[in-house]
Amino acid sequence: MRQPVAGIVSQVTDSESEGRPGKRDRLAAAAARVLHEQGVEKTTLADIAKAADVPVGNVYYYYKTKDQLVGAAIATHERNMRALVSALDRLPTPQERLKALVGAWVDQRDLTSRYGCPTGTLASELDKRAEGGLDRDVAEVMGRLLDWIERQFTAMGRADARELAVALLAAYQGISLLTNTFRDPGLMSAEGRRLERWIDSLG
Amino acid sequence: MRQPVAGIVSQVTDSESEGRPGKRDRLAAAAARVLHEQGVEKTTLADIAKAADVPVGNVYYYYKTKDQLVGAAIATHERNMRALVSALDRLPTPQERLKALVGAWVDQRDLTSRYGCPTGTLASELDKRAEGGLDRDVAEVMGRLLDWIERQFTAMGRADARELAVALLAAYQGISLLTNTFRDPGLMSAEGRRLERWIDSLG
DNA sequence: GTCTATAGACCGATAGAC
DNA sequence: GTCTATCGGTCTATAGAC
Repeated sequence: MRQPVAGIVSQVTDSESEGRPGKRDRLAAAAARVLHEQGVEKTTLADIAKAADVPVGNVYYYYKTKDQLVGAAIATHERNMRALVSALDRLPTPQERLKALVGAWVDQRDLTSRYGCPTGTLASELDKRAEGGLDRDVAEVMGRLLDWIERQFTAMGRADARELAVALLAAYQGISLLTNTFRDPGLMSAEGRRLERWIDSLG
Repeated sequence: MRQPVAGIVSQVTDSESEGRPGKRDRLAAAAARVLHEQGVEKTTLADIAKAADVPVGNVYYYYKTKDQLVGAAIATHERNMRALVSALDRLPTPQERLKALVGAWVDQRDLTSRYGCPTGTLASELDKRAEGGLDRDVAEVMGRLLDWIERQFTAMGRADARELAVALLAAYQGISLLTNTFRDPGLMSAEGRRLERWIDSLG
């Protein structure tokens, strides 16, 4: 894999022993949130600095470029996804794991309705920001989730596991976009129920 | 509906009696293409002017703001969609019409792999460009296609036509995003075949 | 109607004091 | 390590000659 994200992910966090997290972590968290809400191109370094409560000029002490801040945001999303998948892995059957994944998506419907899927909108935007190769990093995060979904379908004895995994992730990304475009969280709820029935029917 | 797009759509085109289209049309066509390829925020007026072979400063004679140029691009996509739907309406059965729609999506897989779905990426980007209300205009274009799909499922006798229409359009938007993220047109082809089987199974 | 030149605003990044 | 002040570049939009 490319190094930037891995490097950031494995980096020691700077949370302080007492009080709120250190500035580096605050900047990464603020970047993840604000970039999702406003989009990469419309977000200025001042926006992120303000959200993190860090002086503008100080940002450059922690992240040399805007792209590095975007990388930190991607790493944050990757950590969130790893945590989710770890929790799901504790469920006994692949059907339950997949339906719990769908449930997690539905639980996020209000945020998705306002700003879209965090990973999906990033992937879409970074594709148009060719330099820096950050789009490859998001693709890898998505690929990891895709592989995990495929493993569940394989455990269900499906020979077409990859195709089904692509279909499930696409269904989520697509309904996220429609939920966002029409600002209707109900679309995500209805599609979630449909996907759960679909998963059961494949058992 | 909001007026900007409708106004532009119903506007008389300025194609000249001989030679290539007038500058206004060239700018609209260039905007649709370049905004799709580079994204709204990364595209400058100079980019569009260059692609349309119109001097930069002259752009403002035809479109007063960048948002109006984006509106012209949306109107272009709407015209394309209307033309596609009109062609599909000539097919005898709703199943054939829906499968032909899927076929049209698959035919565009190389462009989608490079830049994503033209309407979907616009919707995603304009959602983060709150001022101007252009996001509502794209939502309306998408809503129009959604209504047409729903009508096909209704003609097939499905009581859950709306839900199925949302699922089909979401499947397309999602596979477009994955096709773009992984730069693999094959994903679109495989999902297209799956969707055609799905449509047949609902008959 | 067409085009050049530039105003005015904003942003990413840096220099350097403390 | 922290912060201010600012530079250089870019972009939208306008003024005004032709």
